[in-house]
Amino acid sequence: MDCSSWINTSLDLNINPRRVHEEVPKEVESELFSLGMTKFNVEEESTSDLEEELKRVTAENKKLAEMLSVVCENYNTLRNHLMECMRKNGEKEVSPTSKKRKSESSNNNSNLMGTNNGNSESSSTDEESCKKPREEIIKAKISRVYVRTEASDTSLIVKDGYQWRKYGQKVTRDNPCPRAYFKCSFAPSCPVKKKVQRSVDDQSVLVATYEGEHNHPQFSSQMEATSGSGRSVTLGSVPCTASLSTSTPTLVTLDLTKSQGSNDSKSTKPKGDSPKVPQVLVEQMATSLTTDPNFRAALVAAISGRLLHNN
DNA sequence: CGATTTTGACCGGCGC
DNA sequence: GCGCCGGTCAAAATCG
Repeated sequence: MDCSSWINTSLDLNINPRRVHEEVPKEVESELFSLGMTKFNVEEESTSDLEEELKRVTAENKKLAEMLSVVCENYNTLRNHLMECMRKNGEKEVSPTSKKRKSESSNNNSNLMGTNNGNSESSSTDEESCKKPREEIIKAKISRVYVRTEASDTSLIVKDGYQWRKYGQKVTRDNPCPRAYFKCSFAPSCPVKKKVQRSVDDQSVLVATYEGEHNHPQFSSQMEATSGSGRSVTLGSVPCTASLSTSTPTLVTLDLTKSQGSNDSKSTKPKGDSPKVPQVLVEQMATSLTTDPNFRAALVAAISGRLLHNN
């Protein structure tokens, strides 16, 4: 599952200057001017014009509120769909791991009973335990983590608080991007492995597949940043979602990159934990708006339209 | 100089 | 049995 189904918070603003001018809400307009822009000749408008404007703005406000509720509804629908897809994906992922070599799987079986991995936040469901032999359940401790990275970041490193040693890289058939193989630095005492590969659909997304569970505590982020050669520290990754592919696809936010300047607390909040979306959604929309070129164009059009109108 | 990464070779499972 | 393919090994290269 890629992240292409992320909610699109673009409001599809009309950038026609004339129309934009007609529909720019008062509060938006005042905000524009509070950003350092000068308002011309406002006082010259008649009272009736202002009343008319007020009505229009009220209607517009109502319309926007309706749009917001629709967006929230779509968000919930998409989110449910995403979780459903992840669940299906997880079921598909389980079977290939049974191909693992016997020696390795026996090794895993003896070691995987340790403490829980921070990313493997849940265990197999009762339903699965009815369907599958015990051995497969143990092997199924596989979690998949999606991490969005900077487009320019070409490293296959997912910073997750543990220290990893790369032992191989391979170009696979289904994806032109190479897949990197990592073992936990505590191997062989810690049997955890991970595979990292860029998503086929969105190459800015790294897909990290974890196998097994760590039987030792997690490194602190500071320790990780200073330990070893320092080459294993990722700077470009930003939070995304993680799911345990073998059971309930609980969504988790990887809060791994607080060092990133633009990555403040609002963007690291869990996206899927609460069904009460608005707070997160509004923040998402705000981010989307401030980065959306369409919005900027609409802004420019609105300003120029207002100036033309006043002239 | 030790730890880590790179990369080609090798291994084993699977489909035909 | 053979070839393909994903995964792993291990020698060489690189880094601090």
